[in-house]
Formats: sequence, C-alpha cells, structure tokens
Amino acid sequence: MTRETAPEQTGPTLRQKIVLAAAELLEEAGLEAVSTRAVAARAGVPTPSIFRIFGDKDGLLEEVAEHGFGRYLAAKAELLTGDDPVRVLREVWDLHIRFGVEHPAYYTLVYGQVRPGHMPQAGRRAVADLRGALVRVAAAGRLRMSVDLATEVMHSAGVGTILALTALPEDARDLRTADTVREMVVDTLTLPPPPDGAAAPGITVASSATTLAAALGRDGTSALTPGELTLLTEWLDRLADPTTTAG
Amino acid sequence: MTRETAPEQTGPTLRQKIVLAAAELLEEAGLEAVSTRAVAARAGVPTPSIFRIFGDKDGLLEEVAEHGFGRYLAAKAELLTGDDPVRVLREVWDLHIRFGVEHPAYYTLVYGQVRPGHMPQAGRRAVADLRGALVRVAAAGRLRMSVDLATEVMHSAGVGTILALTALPEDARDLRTADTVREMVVDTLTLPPPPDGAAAPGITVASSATTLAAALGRDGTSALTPGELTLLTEWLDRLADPTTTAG
DNA sequence: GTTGATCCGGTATCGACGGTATCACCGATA
DNA sequence: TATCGGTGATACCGTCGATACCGGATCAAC
Repeated sequence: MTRETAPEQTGPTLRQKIVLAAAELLEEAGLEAVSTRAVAARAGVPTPSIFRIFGDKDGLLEEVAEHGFGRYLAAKAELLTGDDPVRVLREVWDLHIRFGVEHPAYYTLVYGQVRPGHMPQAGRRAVADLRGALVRVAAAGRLRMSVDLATEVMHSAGVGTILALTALPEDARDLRTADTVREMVVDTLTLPPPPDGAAAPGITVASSATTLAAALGRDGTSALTPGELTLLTEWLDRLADPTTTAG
Repeated sequence: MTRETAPEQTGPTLRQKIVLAAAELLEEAGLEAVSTRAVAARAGVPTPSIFRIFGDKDGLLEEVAEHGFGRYLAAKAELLTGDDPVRVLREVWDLHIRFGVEHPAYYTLVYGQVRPGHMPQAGRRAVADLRGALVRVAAAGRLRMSVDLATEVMHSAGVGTILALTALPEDARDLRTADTVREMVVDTLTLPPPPDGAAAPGITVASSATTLAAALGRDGTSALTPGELTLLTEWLDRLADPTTTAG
C-alpha cells in the first residue's frame, strides 16, 4: 500500500503534528495538561510555531475540538440518511450520548467551558446537524413545533444530560437517565405516525404549520413575493409554537 | 441603625471581605478577571492572605459560589413549603431558570466548568433541594418514576437549558425554550392529579399497593420474571387488604 | 509583666503560563 | 543569483498561582 519511492513523502503537516500532540495530551491528562509548552515539546516544535500557525491558544483548541468531533460528526451525517426520521432522531441521540460518555475530554472542551455568548465551531456544526435531523422530521409532518424551538429543546436536553452525567462520580452514573430523557424528548417533539395511509388524525394546526414551513424551506415557492414569504414564515412559526400569543 | 459606640465594631471578617471582593470582580468582569492578585488588591489585603484562609484559589471560588447561590437557595427553600408539590416543581424550575439567566457568572462558575467527577458544594446543595421537591411529589403519589431518576432527569434538563441559553449570543436567546422544556419535564415526571377529591383521601400503603397492582394488570412489565411477578402480586394483595396477616 | 502562640500585613521569590521579538537558516521561485 | 515565506531556535515579557520568610499586633496563661 505504501510506496517507498513515492515522490510525495511530505508526511503530516506541521499543523497536523501540533493538533495531534495537543489531542493526545487532552485525552491522556485532561485540559489543564494542555499548555502551549507541553504541546510544543510533544510535537517536537518550538513554542512560537503554535502561535504562528493558530494565532493563539484558543485557535489551537478550536482545531483540537474539530479533530475530536470529526469521527462523531461523520457518523452523525451518515445516520441522517436513514428513512424513518423519528428513528433517526433516536439514533442521533444515542450516538450523541455515547460520544459524550466515551470522550468526556473532547465533549467538555466544546460544551463544558461555557462563556456567555460563545460556542466553538465544532459545537455549532453539531447543532446544525441536529437541526437537519429535525427538518426531516418536520418534512414528514411529525414535528409538533417549529424546527428552531425543537432544536433548542433537544440540544439543551442532550447537553445537560451528558454534562450532568460527566460531573457525577464515575460510580454514580446511571445511564438510564439518558434513555429516560431521550423518550421524554422524542415524545414531546414528535407526533405519532399516521395510523395508516388514511386520514391521519394526528394533524393539528401546529404540526401542519411546521410541515408547510419545512416544505417551503426545502422547495421554495414562486407564488409569493419575498415580503409575503417573510410574513408567512413568521406566522407559521407562531402557529407552530402555541406558547406564543399574539401581542 | 449603626451605633457608633457599639462595643462590637469588628465589621466584616477578613474572609467576608475577600469573598465579597472576588464576587464583585466575578460579576463585573467575568471569571477570567478573578485573579488572586486582583482580589487581594480589591479587598485591600496582601495576596498570601487568600491562601492562608482558603488554601488555594479553588477554595476561594467555592466560597464565592456559595455566596452567589445563597439568595437563590434560600428562595428555593421557601418555595418548598408550598402545598401543591407539582406546582412547586414548576416554580422551582422557573426560579432556577431565572437565576441562571440573570446571574450567568455564578451559574457558569458552578455548572459551566465541567471536570469529570467534580461538582462544587453549592451545586450539590441545589441538586439536594431539587430532590427534596421530588420527594414531596412522590409522597403525593404523583411521581412516575423513582426519586433518584427523576432528580437526574430534571437536573440534566435544567442545567442543559440554561447552559445552552447562555452559550447563545444574547440576541438569539429564546426564553420559550425554557417553558417548553419545563412542561416536557413536568409531564414526563408527574402523574395527573387524582380525578376528584372523593377518590383520593390520602396515599396509604394499601392504596398505593392497589394502584401498582392495577397498573401491572393493565400494562404488564418485562422487568420481572413470571415467577417474581406472581409473588409480587400476592404481596400486593396482602398489602392492599390489611385484614390478612402474615402467617 | 513576661512569655508564647496565633493571626495578619508586607515583601520577595518561585516555577509555569500565554504570548512576542528577534535572528539564522533553508528551499523554492523569479 | 537575489529574494522571500516558512521554519527552527533562543531569549524575553508580564502575569499567574502559590510559597517562604519576617515583623508586628493581639490575647491568654503563667
């Protein structure tokens, strides 16, 4: 497989060497062991190289987070191709929980160092993927509320479940919590499948508004002006989330 | 109010002066502004005093967290005296959300700096109070699951909701998320009230045994073997009918 | 009144941290 | 051959958490 005489013998980039060294330190000894000096020593490069490449330490940690989330986000993207969107939702939840429990260092790096108004790129990508899964639920007419609200609710519950689990002593963690919260979330966000090809009594104002919004987002329309579309979208959001009342 | 000639003119303790200085710095400029030097300068004490009193910086932050959680925990304790435990549950949730949104510095200090297996004292006290509220729900016969599991579920959802909200840019925060999650949690954890005052004079061993037997007969379970289930049913019958005594 | 223990103010200092400045070198490009 | 961007290497800056050490103030016990 490896050609000794290959003309392209460059090997890992300097970036990659540094990110990998930082990732190893993070996994082996936790976040507080990741100092710029320790990373540089492990990567075999002088300390200033880190700042030349990543700007500052936060820039390095951003890329370390991307590195750690890579396999997780790829697996999640693969799940999204499933055909039953509610089933996919459960699989996304379980994948999320498993990743958080098995890689607490990466997870707490992204979601466990909360500063007001800030979230790493990897975290935003994960939320965007979750939103994609919920758009598909909405398109199937099985979402009870707006996609945005559902995304926030499911993301909040997922992050909280893992962080609360991680903060517990290792011998006190009860994985049933994750299962209970998953069913709670799925039951709250989704509608039961229509009983058959027939009339589908699960249709409500909220669910049909959500379905229409998803369809408009997916296919667009030329029947309305942009201004009309903006207003309609706002109305659909209000119809989708019944807790909102007209002012 | 202040008596000039008061014999007890001690004023605030050294501890209190330092904790207060650190708390002010935390609220005004965030966690990263709380350095031991800055705290010492603001409190008007030499730096080593901090370490003499609190051991290390974490010891100081522990007491700062206690200070910041003080009013919140006191208000929560007052709520717990309410008579409708499910209503109390909602009030506890709202109080929790309000505290997290209004005091993100204290909240993220306690719940937003996740290290595996670690939680500040103030956080553990808050969880214990939540558990107390759920014990009262269970005592009223309106809890669907064990107190421990319910505590974990509600705590996870609450922490996740506030942390996810805090991590959002300030203009993108949607407080409806908290309301949706609250109703989701309450619906999942609690049972509806008994249909009328007539049928529910009070929860007793007999009545709850009857309730459980009825539920088992209606829904079945896969948590017990058929043999275990047979034995349990017999015990429930004995508990439900006090005229029968054990041989 | 003297002694001793304890607490507190004050200074200096330590090692490690994030980050920067500066220079030499080396390979590609023109 | 001259130039220029990327890299290695060293020294350095200010700040951090934490400690050592000294001197003075207080208070109880003898």
